[in-house]
Amino acid sequence: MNVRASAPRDRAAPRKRDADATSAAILEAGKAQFARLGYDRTVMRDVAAEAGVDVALINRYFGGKEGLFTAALKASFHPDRILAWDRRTFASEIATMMADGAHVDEERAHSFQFLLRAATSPTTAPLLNVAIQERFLGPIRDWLGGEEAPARARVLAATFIGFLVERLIRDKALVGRERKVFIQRATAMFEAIVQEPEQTT
Amino acid sequence: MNVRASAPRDRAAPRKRDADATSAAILEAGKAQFARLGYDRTVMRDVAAEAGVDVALINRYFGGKEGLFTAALKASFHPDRILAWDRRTFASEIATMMADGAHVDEERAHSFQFLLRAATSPTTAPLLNVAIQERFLGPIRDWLGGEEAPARARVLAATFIGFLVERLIRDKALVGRERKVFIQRATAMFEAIVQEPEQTT
DNA sequence: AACGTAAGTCAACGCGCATTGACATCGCTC
DNA sequence: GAGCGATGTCAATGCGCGTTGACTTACGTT
Repeated sequence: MNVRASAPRDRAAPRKRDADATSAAILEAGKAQFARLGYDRTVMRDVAAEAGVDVALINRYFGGKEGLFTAALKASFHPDRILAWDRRTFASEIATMMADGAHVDEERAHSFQFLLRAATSPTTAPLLNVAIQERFLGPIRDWLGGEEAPARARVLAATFIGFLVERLIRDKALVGRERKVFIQRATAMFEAIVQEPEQTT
Repeated sequence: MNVRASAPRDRAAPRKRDADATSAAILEAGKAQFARLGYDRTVMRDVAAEAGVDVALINRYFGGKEGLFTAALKASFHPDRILAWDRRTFASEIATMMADGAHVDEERAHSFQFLLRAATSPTTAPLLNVAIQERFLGPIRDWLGGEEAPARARVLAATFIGFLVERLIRDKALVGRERKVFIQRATAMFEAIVQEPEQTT
């Protein structure tokens, strides 16, 4: 009966004893699930399953669902890349991204979806406010620069969020003419805000 | 011990037998709760309590939680006034409205909060999608008119929603220069979408 | 005044799910 | 290689909440 010896196939791979790797996996799964489903509809068992981990572990490492959520919230917040955007291509890039949805910059879209979902939960909403102020509005402000930056950042952020929501609600992909016009118009809108203030020569 | 007999006080006022009034009360409470808490966190028992009604009633009249939700969704959706907007003043009017926020009517903000919450829940998102299609995107499309209307309506709706969210999140009122720039930029954005297609002579 | 039906009330039932605590096992240290 | 703490597993437990069905009571009809 030593079949096991000849075929040491890990049955379900009893999981290596590596606390860091485990908690990282949990966090990753949590981020994904929360972003996809939101807080309430995310179920711990599924997170555990996706991470290939026992449910109890997620509890041990993060101290419950809320703990995991806050951890995930902190972890999936890196809007620093905003600063890397190129002013000249920004408008059309963002417009295209909004038109086609997922397949542009998966991670970025992902994390924003997450944030948006966070806004719906009364407990997490305050967290979100602070987060948005410091890590979203702030960077955009810096990126825009100049005296008018604060107001422009607000407008940009608002529009951005709006498109994200629209994409969230949209049922089928945009194609053909509708897609083209969508991108064209959206580009025009974003350009209107990226535009430098003193345009008059 | 027959104190009860001497004090026939209506314990909890056994509710008048008026189906219409009752279901109306339920609907009202539902709208409020859904707007405040979102779909998942809203609990039927609380809705019933707020309406001063037994839980079973809400089930009888609306056929369950989802039923109440869709009813509430329909009820708190009246963007009909959009059609009354004047094309030429639309952009700046809407921009100003978004800037000053607070003094826009309470009910609208309320119902919008409701919609936003709906957008973030996978089960309710489809419902919202239908509602938005019929009652929001549709009217805007008609209002815009022309071949490009569908795509433009999407862009407009998205931006609109974004500003509403921003206003929801915004902590303090916009004043002075920031307000001015905000309005100015927002106006430019809205103009970019209201703009007729064939601009070339 | 008797009666039937719609309106309202009450008390479960059952499911889904987060959480917990007892138990097994790995891997490091001496 | 013996022992101990950290890591991982398993099987409850308990609660929140949507839903249901049987029962009661008011109101309009005849």
